[in-house]
Amino acid sequence: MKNTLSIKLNRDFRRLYYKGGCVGSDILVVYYKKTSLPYSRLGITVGKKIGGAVVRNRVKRLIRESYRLIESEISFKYDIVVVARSKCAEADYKAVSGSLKRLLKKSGILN
RNA sequence: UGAGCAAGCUGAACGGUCGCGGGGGCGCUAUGCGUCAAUGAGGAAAGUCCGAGCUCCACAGGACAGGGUGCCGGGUAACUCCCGGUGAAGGCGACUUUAAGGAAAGUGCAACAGAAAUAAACCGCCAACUAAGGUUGGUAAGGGUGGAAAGGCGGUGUAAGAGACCACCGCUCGGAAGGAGACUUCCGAGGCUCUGUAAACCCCACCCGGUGCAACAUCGAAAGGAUUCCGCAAGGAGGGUUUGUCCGACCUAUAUCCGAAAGAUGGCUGGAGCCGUGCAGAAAUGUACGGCGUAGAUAGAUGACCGUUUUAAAUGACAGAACUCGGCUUACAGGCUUGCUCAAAAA
RNA sequence: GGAGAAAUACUCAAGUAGGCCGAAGAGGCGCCCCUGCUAAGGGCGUAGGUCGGGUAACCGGCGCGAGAGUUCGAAUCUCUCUUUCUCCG
Repeated sequence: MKNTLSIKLNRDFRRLYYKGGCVGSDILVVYYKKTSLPYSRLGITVGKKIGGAVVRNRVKRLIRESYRLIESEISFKYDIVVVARSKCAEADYKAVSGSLKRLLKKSGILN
């Protein structure tokens, strides 16, 4: 599967918040759960508190790019939701990418 | 040189590697996959404050209610917009601002203060009477209150005063000239009778039907619901649809209609379009010719890394299309151009 | 994306045909009664934010989301902006 599939339904997000594992840093929070589907899925949540449409779009793109580059290293199939915290508005690509990689290692998704 | 005013433009460019959206070409085992070269957020995309297109409701009709606009002329599809002018206010000036009709059509309101607020005598001034205290009358020049005090200022006049009278200014009316008009200028007359507020009700003139692409149409369509009464019929009652209300209009018996959540397709981008040149016009703008093809997503596509150039700075201000246009308003790092004003200095 | 509503003290709020309005009322707060003590209950009462002045009592200015405007005067009328909430498939 070439393209990254995204989580779209509200009930999928709710299930992850309720049942999934959770790790966090000062700019990101990651919820994750193993899935029976034959592929991994990514959901991104950027709340309105973080900024206007321009800032939110930028944060989403940074997270998506970071995930794209490390997606192939994930061995099992997971549902992953990345939530941006308010400090993320000022973060650059390196901070987001490093933070995401550390969190995925911490949760055991990434070796 | 300094300070400032006005108008307008701009809001980095190019290349490489990986990646994304929709469309196109080509290939293949063809509702898919691969590949190729293009293309892919703004001046405000924002706020949703106006005006339209377009959609459905009747082809958008009538009355009332409600709302909007408000000096004049022009522009525009239209406008609460734009351009030019008039008046008023502010600034030494360039220039800026201006919801700018009517207060002798009517109603309301004007707290407190003050003697008195649309109507006048508290103090004062003057006269008469009185032994005096004071009483009666005249008077709006002076005092004080107030946002506003009975046209202003100077003189004549008078017991003291007063448009009572006079000059100038203001106001109203009439006439003449100029102008397309708002209005301006001049002349004459009149009486100072007439406070403010219409972003209070209101009057006058003009305009506005509702609904907003989450509209709407088509496909699909479960549970369930509707299709009433009188009459042979015409029609009537009742019910339903449309608007804030009423009228009016339309629908109302055998197979059609309605129908939650969730979904697919269309609507969805070629349009009052953009660029250049000429012509008309004082300008907004109009018009002729030539050229261009310039996002269309549906949880929502532009990112990461590197290099080069321009630059004071490129790690970049405000900021992300959601049916589409025309405006307005608000936010904004800076940079550039043009015209003009004041001050100082020099000539 | 579109349509609409609201903002007043620490909280909930009344006040909107402009003027004795800076704030009614309630919660809250303080004091008293009741009790051995507390809670509950009852009674009474004040100030309210901020800036300045004053030893203090108190006095003055600005404050009804923010900024302009109309008016002699604005919580109230008009415009612009901010924030919050609701509805529309």
